[in-house]
Amino acid sequence: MTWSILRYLRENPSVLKESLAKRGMDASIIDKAVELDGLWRKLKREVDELRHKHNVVTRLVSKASDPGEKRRLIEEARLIVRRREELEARLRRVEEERRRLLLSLPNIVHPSVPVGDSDEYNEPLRYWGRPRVYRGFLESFLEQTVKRGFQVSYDVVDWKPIGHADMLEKVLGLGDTLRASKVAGSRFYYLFDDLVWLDMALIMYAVDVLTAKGFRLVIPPYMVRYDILMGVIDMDTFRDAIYKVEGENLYLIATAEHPLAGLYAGEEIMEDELPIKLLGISPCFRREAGAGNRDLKGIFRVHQFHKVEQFVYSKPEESWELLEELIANAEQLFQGLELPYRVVNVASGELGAPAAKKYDLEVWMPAQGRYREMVSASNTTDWQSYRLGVRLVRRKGMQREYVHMLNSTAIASTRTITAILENHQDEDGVVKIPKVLRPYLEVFKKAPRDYIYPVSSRGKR
RNA sequence: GCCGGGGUCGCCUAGCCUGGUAUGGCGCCGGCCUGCUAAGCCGGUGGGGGUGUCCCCGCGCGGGUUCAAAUCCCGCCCCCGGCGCCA
Repeated sequence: MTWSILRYLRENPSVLKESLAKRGMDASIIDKAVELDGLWRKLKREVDELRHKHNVVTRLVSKASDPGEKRRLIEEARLIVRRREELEARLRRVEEERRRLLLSLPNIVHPSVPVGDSDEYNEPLRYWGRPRVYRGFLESFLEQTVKRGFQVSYDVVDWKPIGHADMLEKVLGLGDTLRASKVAGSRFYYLFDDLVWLDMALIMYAVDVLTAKGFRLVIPPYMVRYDILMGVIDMDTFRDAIYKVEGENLYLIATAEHPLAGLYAGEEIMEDELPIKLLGISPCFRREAGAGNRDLKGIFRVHQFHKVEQFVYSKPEESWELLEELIANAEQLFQGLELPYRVVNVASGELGAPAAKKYDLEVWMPAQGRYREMVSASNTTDWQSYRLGVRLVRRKGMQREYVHMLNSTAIASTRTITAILENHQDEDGVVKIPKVLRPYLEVFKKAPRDYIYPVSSRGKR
């Protein structure tokens, strides 16, 4: 039962070096890790030998009947302890350094991942839907489709679609980020009426479709401890994304992935119980500390939103197949919403440390003239399960291995709303609601059914 | 938040007062036996390191006392019960 990274470290470190190089990281830490691991093993052995010696003497103490002999043995044990403690102190230092280094290593990049240091190297895999392209964005659209070798049929429009931020606040009058910034700061929002119904309907839609496919519905804790978070994410993500609760060892989750990964932390799962497919529904809190001034307007990039998240615990031999399944599920949801999208295989330099491979589903945004991320599906293989101690037990011989963990967005509410506002608006600012959402709107007396109308035609405020 | 009880190798459990190599059962894995199944019998069943025979560590977590800690002391986490507070 070994962690894949530790196994490579001992048997074939060059694999790890190549992987780090693909991520654009310094591969020399692998040499350092190999050296530290070797030193750790040597020290551990020495300490173990001294401990053994001490155990032997100490056991003799209880058996010694002669008081003088007893005193002599106790004295000898004392001397051993003194020597042992020196070595142990050294071992502890090395161990801690080794541990930190091992935990800083990112997952091993899968061979199918395109190599590159920016999203320009993301490899489009397939396109779906018929994007509406404003004439002014035509060139950039062709750049993102035909130039990448895909013939995508599209409609050219001569009027410029209104960006989601203006749709929200000005055209529909159903969002208020100005007052939100007074109350909470930038990147917060108030949503009203029809957009709230839409938010809820989107969540219900994703929940309905995916539970029907066998996912188990979960409301997880919205705050988790440090150890759990460190098991799920890397330090960079921690710094940029995570809110801490003052005075407590608790952090607000940035996605349901965090508490769902922790669900079986430190536990063993019998192989015939796998795969375990969970569907988390939760608010998500993100500091967006590394985002700079990107997407400052509107609700594309915000500090809080609702999300339905697919999460799977899997046998190692099934995880790659399951990754395809997760992204296919997300595609089905976005096809239902009639949002034109593409799926990209994310470049090595853009993968987070936990992921061995990641697909993004990007929806065409008519007012921005580009495809933008709505869904992210990752296979973290045994990276998270090693850190969290989630293992599977093979029936045959009761052998233990690390499970593989996968996660994928189903629907993130605010982002999906931006896609709907931009794609389904007409020239008069009326927003058509996708038909698949209807069952989840009909249950409410005041919810819209087919359209969301501009504030001008509603004639209020 | 306070008082009391508790947390032991997947599950249950003995040991804790009175410090001296962690007890038994269930489940699971392997084997034997066997028309089949069941039962029965034997062995195994936490982690790390080394390696055919071994060693170390492990009793919620972290410290302390001691030659020696599941056992004694301190802090923390969690569970159960009672009280308080509150939706």
